[in-house]
Amino acid sequence: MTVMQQAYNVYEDRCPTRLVLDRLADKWALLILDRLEGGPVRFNHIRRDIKGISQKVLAQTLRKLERDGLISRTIFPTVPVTVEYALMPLGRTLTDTVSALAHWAETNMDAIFTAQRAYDEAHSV
Amino acid sequence: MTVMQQAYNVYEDRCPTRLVLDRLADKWALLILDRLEGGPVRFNHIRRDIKGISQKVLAQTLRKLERDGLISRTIFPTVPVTVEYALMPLGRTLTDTVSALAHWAETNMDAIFTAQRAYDEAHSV
DNA sequence: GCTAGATAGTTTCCAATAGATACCAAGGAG
DNA sequence: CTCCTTGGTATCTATTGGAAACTATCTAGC
Repeated sequence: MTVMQQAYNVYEDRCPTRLVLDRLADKWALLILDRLEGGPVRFNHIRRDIKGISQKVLAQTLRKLERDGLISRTIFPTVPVTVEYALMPLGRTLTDTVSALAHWAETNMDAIFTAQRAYDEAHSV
Repeated sequence: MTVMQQAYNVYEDRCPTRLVLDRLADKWALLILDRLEGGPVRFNHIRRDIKGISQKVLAQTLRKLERDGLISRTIFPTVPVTVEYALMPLGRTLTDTVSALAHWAETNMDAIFTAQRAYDEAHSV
């Protein structure tokens, strides 16, 4: 089923679906959602697991996902303070699709790299 | 099936799957792939359909998708010249997942906007 | 002939974003 | 007293994104 057959047209500017898709189409958000699938995780734990993400971007992305109601943020008054992030029911309905995208990437990366080499060779000469 | 159970770990920096996921996690790329599902489309046709995309970003994104082997670019020596973009078989294997993401966005956007209002109210006071 | 319009881009400039790094407060361990 | 942890924020710079103008080629209209 394509999007055009729906009540909303995702190709339209100002389409609310676009606002949601813009948010979802973010590599860090997808990786974080996938990482949370196994259960609640702390801030620095995510930071250490997802190599290459900066503290600033991790904090920003977690805030956005929390605002969207996809994940929850729970503070435990330990010393030092512990903050746990977990998937909300709404976020859980998304993880199948996110995993499917990650799985597609892994399955097809060799074909993509082959295509890239062919393209570069054809366009360098 | 989570990514962690695969041979590659998508959370690792330098993981080839991450390179592919980074490319896919782009709102314009996803919209273009979805738009091409119905058959070949010309440059300016895509530009007019996908409201808000600039010529520069459309050209860049199409080039990347072509380099990845997801879409084809065919030039017809008409006057003025016609350039048609179409899904390659590799790109076609991806459209189900892309459509699923767009469909999820549309189904759940009301829940997300409700969550956003609740978050903003709780954090503005 | 001159101008307008279509094709598919490239170029230029500025604003917004991403990344790296440093810093903060509150303690516990040594 | 100093270093380590927690979960961030502040600052600065590099990269990217978006808006607009410019390119080239040919057709149609006046």
